[in-house]
Amino acid sequence: MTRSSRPGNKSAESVVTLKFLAEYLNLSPATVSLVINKSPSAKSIPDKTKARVLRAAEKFDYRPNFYARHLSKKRTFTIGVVVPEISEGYAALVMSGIEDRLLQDGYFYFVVSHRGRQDLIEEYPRMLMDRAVEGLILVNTPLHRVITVPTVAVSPHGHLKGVTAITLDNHKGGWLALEHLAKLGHKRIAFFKGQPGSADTESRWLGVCEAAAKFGIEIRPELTVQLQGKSRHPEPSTPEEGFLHAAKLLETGERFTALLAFNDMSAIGAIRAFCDAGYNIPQHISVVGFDDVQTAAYQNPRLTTVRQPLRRMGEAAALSLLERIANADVRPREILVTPELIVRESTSAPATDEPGSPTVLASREALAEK
Amino acid sequence: MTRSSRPGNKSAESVVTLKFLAEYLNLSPATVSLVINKSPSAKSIPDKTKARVLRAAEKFDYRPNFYARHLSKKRTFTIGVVVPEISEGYAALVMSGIEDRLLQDGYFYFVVSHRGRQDLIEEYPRMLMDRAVEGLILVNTPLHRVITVPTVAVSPHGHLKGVTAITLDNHKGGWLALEHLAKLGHKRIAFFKGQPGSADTESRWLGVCEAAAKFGIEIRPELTVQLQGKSRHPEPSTPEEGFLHAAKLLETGERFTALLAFNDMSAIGAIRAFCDAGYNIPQHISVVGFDDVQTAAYQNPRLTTVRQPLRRMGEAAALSLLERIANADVRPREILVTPELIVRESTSAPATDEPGSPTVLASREALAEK
DNA sequence: TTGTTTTAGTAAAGCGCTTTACTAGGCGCA
DNA sequence: TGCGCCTAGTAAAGCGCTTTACTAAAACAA
Repeated sequence: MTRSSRPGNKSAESVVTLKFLAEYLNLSPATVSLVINKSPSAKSIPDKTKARVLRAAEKFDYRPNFYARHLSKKRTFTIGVVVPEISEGYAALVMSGIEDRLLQDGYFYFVVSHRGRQDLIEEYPRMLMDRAVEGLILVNTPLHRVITVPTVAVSPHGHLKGVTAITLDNHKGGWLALEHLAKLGHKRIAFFKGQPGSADTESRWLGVCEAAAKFGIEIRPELTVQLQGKSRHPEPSTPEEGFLHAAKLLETGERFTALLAFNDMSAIGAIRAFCDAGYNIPQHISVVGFDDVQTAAYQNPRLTTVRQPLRRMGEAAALSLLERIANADVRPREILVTPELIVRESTSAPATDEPGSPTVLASREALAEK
Repeated sequence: MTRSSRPGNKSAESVVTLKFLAEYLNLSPATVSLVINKSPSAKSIPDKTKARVLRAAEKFDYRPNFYARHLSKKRTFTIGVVVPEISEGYAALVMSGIEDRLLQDGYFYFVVSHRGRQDLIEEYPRMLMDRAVEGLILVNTPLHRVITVPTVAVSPHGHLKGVTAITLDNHKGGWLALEHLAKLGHKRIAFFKGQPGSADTESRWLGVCEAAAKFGIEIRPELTVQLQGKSRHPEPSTPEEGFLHAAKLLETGERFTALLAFNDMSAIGAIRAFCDAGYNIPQHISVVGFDDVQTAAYQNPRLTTVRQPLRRMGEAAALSLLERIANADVRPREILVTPELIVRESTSAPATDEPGSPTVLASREALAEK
């Protein structure tokens, strides 16, 4: 039924084994192994013999059985990557960075996506360790069990002993976004906060609050909405969510001239909702996102956002994981990555806030007027 | 240096082996193995003993060494996925579908991305097979060597003997897009074609051409641009590319009232370029994309496009690969997936084409006018 | 000539698990 | 009492490779 039960299968993998090669060459498997691995203890073997072995290996296209090798050597050159969701831009970009480094060093990786399910978040790392991964990279994943292999977390949720963290300076990111709006002259700003319980969210929000304090801007609860507030764990963020929340925000009738969104996806959804309601961006409402996803620069209007260098973060994760694998003494540490404000077209100074001016009064009238 | 050379490592994986367990239980490894695997030949072992074994396994958190197991059983429950580029929306969505099915069945997968480099396209499948993957899924990847494990190609480039193909009915997709524009009344249509040499491109283009013939629309070379024409193999498609080509198209001064783009990314870029040049979409130019990427519905204007059910295609790929692995007799086949036209806001009837009407005359004047 | 090194390898154990063929003891039955 | 059969396991080979300790022969030195 399975391949394994069809022995006549000449063409399949590793028909040609070390032993076969040895017999063909009239040498012992040991010798062949030593030569092929260029082992230092093969130094007593004359070059002529070495060449003979290598030629035979070539001829028969000998490929060592990876699994057998592991059994003796205890190395798998494999690591595990745990992400919330592959199809999401965030994880995909980080993975892309991870992959670069990993493949360069001869490592392969397994990917698992847990979609926020806590049971899978606990289960998958175990399964990966069963497969003898030499390390783990957790992307934006709230894992609280302790891991016994070197681990690196990208955007960690909380702190785990012994885990290297690659963290965006969210505090600064939040600050930058708010500063930008403040300097443009916005006073009444609406906010999309991230899901609670993640370090990202907390620290980004702190940055926003501190900047708000500094620039004398009030953070109004009625203008602050929590994304992904329902489930304890993050669904991938979608434009839909931003769309819905933005529409609700308009319905409350509260006035605001700008929206500071937790990420680009929700910003994109929000812009859609604002436009549908008849507002112009940025004339009526400025919107700033977070992440700088691939399409941000091609939105209409182009999205002002805080760039997160996700690919570089992935690379950094892979790099420091490999370091830790190669050298057990390397201490886990915190790597802080700096965000960058990218000003595009979705933000501008607010319309002057005088009676009769076109400052936004979001309300059913406004909607109806359209 | 490596983990393997630090034997005192109690907490690490598989300190507790079958043998250890057997000694602890005063049983032979054979017995323990039989019980743990619920092997049929364990039927002569009394339930009491079985329970004892299971309890001990539980107690010591025994986890069989996956690699050792493979060595006897010849199963790896691992497959390889080859994609052009992870960060791209296309591959990420397909992968997401693949993953669903695979993990459900206890399979893991390696991902490699070749970024269009032909050497890697040849190299990676070998490396994957060295790792004893039981099958391969090629996503949108031009591989021409014959593979010795069951293989499924999603959007295959050309036909490989023995490879199951998951193909979008591109012919129909092309037809749908053109038919839509034609029925709206467009006569002068610009086209972005995909990179040459891919079956996707050819057949989609054929669909376009046939529909054009049917509806009496002329396909003008001067309005037809080839995406990714430079390199023989696909770079991931970006909005940039569409932006550039659209800008060039405007510069030629050729008149057109609609653009049929090869994919959403290039459509998004093109819309950006048109807007920058002062045109309104769809009043001045209608644009239809292809793929229906996540943000398509949130573009401004919302993008009319032909939906490719990528996630489902990924699922189908995984499913039929698993079938072929489980049953060597399953013949490779062609699975045709149907595209769907999603009409949104980026298309409308063209402005009436009379003298003095606002029909687009793309030219330097038009650009200057802005 | 004898002893010492060097050369050119090899034998064999071991990695952790699976699996098949086998056995020792107990029991029923004629 | 003897035979076969069932029960409860076990022994041992094998998966393909690595590695260390060892050896036989040749080359060299004194």
